[in-house]
Amino acid sequence: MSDKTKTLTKGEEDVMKILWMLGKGTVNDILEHCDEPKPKYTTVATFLKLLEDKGFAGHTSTGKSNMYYPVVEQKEYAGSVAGNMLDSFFGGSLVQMFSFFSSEKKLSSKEKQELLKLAQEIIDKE
Amino acid sequence: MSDKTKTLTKGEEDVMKILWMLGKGTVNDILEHCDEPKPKYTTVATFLKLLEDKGFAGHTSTGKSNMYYPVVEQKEYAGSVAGNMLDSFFGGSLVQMFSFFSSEKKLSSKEKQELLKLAQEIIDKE
DNA sequence: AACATACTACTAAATTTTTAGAAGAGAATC
DNA sequence: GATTCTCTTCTAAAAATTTAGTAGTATGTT
Repeated sequence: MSDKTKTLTKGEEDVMKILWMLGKGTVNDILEHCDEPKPKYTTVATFLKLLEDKGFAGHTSTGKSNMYYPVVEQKEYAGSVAGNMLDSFFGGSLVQMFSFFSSEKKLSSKEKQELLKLAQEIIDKE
Repeated sequence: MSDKTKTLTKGEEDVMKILWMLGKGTVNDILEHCDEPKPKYTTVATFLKLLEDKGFAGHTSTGKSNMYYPVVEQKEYAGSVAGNMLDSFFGGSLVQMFSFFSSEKKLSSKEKQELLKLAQEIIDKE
């Protein structure tokens, strides 16, 4: 049942992130949002092809150009990536990971409040 | 000041994880802990060389064989990897990430308690 | 010391990933 | 409707990563 979400290479992931951000887009739409130095049009097109092959994206060819869209949700992929990291580096323990981050990053007092509220909610939703 | 920790490739990371786990070890020590199908001795040796080049590992050549050890701490690397993920997928918001994980993973009531305690500590440490 | 064994360093082949050119198809312009 | 422009698809070159062979050196053994 657990989704064996395929992993993406760095390049594929970069393009996919833009697609997630835009919700949908043509090759040119995605190209616009690429960091400098911008890749060539065909490079982006290739990555979209690879993403389709891997089942991460799809497209409709409405009129002139292809409109690409995400098939795998960003949340699903994030969950997979984050889950791997959780297992690899924090022995699968959320509390351990939270603890690590809390000491690493400085939290604003607003964030602290939100965090406490969140913790309460988790407890209450028993 | 922010540590520009170089990133590791998948293969390098696999070897590095074993080195972190062992604390130190020879090529053979690491080889023993590799997953099946085990790579060749020289493959592991190459990765250790690459890790040294990147500044992640070092070695002393005491007597017969080289003894390798981590130079970069696992926590440091984990922080870097996790920080990237945090920015990429959760807009840099810890609360958002915590929230995501809490709903994804089922937490035992013990974990929930620990989490609440952690949140309290974070708040208190003002 | 001569021989066998184990390890390292160097080199390069195999594979994967990234990049992009070229050919052709469809739309827009003149 | 011919020409030009844009886009897609196919193909392959370039670069990065992974894998491992070979040669040489050090260690241990008899």
